[in-house]
Amino acid sequence: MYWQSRRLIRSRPRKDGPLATTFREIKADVLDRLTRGDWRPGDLLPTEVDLAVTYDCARATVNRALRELAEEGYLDRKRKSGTRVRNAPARQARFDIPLIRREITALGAQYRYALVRRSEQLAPDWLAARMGVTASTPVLHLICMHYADGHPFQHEDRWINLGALPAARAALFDTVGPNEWLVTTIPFSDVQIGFSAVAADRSLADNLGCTEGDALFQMERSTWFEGKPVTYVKMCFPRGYRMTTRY
Amino acid sequence: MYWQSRRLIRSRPRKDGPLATTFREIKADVLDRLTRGDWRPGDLLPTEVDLAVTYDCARATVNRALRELAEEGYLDRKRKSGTRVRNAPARQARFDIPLIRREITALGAQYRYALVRRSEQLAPDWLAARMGVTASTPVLHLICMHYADGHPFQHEDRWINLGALPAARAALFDTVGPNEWLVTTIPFSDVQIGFSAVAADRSLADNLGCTEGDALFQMERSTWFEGKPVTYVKMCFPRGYRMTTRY
DNA sequence: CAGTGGTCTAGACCACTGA
DNA sequence: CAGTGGTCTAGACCACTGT
Repeated sequence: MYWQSRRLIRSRPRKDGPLATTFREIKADVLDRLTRGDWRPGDLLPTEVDLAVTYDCARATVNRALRELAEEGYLDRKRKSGTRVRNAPARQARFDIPLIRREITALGAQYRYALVRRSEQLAPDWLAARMGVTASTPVLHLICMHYADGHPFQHEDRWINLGALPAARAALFDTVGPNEWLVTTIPFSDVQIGFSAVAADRSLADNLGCTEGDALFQMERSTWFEGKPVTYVKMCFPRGYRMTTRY
Repeated sequence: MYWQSRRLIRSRPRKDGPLATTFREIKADVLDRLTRGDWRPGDLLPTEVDLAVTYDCARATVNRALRELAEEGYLDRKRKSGTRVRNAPARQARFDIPLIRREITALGAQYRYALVRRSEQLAPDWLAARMGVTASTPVLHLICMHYADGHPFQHEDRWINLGALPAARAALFDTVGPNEWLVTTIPFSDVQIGFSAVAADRSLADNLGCTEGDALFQMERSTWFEGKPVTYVKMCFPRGYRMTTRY
């Protein structure tokens, strides 16, 4: 049959040499050459066709390897010009943003949630500006705490746009955190995340059990669904919290 | 010819309906169903073969769409079990980590670098522990400042393992920052990044022009090459600095 | 052991884009 | 306009893993 002959036509069996044949092996080999300095920043790599010959594989296989390396920030690819080694590693780091409950239980600690305050009001100016709504929009303001083995782990200061999500009015948030309620209630299409440092104010210090002015790690998140702002949240962590990743 | 007949065999021309045919269209359509709630968390999606029929395309095309959605954290794929909608979005955020010079010039500001201090010494215990070397390892300790239009933008506290990189001894670092020197000198194979908040000490406050105890955003980075620790750096930013991303 | 995803192949056409 | 990457296809075999 046709396809069988294609197989049999293969010029050289795989095990003959140290040649890479899977896209993972090609990725590893290319990365190796990059780290060993065979190919230096700015250098032009051989074309996909050439590499396919070198590695004795299909062009699609080379393509996948190079495409992923480009996605990971090692290479720059352009039609017609070819594939170059990135000269200024505009590298990217990926951070996993887990559910707080999961993060705590993954540490082997007991998770506890508490609602500190709940109030309905009109969006203050800064929030209206940040969310892109008018100041007369009704919002739900929640202050929550998350504990790990009884120790404060995260202070959550959340605002929910009742104009976009009136159902939140009926939710009590006394036993389930707003985040968990939100992810099971509505999907979201656009998220913006920010990391920064803030000084603890009176309320933060009280809730987190630290002193006023302490440096706290803060994560902010704004969420939209179908163009409408849904929620904005500031999450603060006690001293010593560190968000890490490796690549 | 064979391949032509394959083309001609196609049961239905592409423009006949609203069917998605490229992997991007399939991704968009699946995402749409996810956000619209057609497929809810935990639900099992049709198999690749079924979807290929639905979308009237090759299975490889469906595969790429679903594979990327899984990489992006929307789906969970397992052989034999099939593809499910992730119930707890363990979403990930990607941050670009640019060269400081580039970050500043991209803001349209003037970049200036200054070496504050340079000393050679033996690795202190905490550094030895963090890098995984013995305390008798010689290291180069550098304190540098990066300015944007004359304003402090980043304080860099860097340690270079002279055992792994003796060439650093000869580098002056008086006009070129250690990061730029490093990326052009040696490649790296493994990087660990961490974000946290710290209180400014005397020296940090002096250099950054803030007051002692101020909350500062800090990024740490450890780098290895071929298993050997190369460098560890703490970068601190003035108040108000925020690292953001969206997805 | 059977079903589902994971990957490879040979070949084709398309879409940019630099010269 | 021609070269290079981007993508699709039909088909095959492989590798897990639940039953």
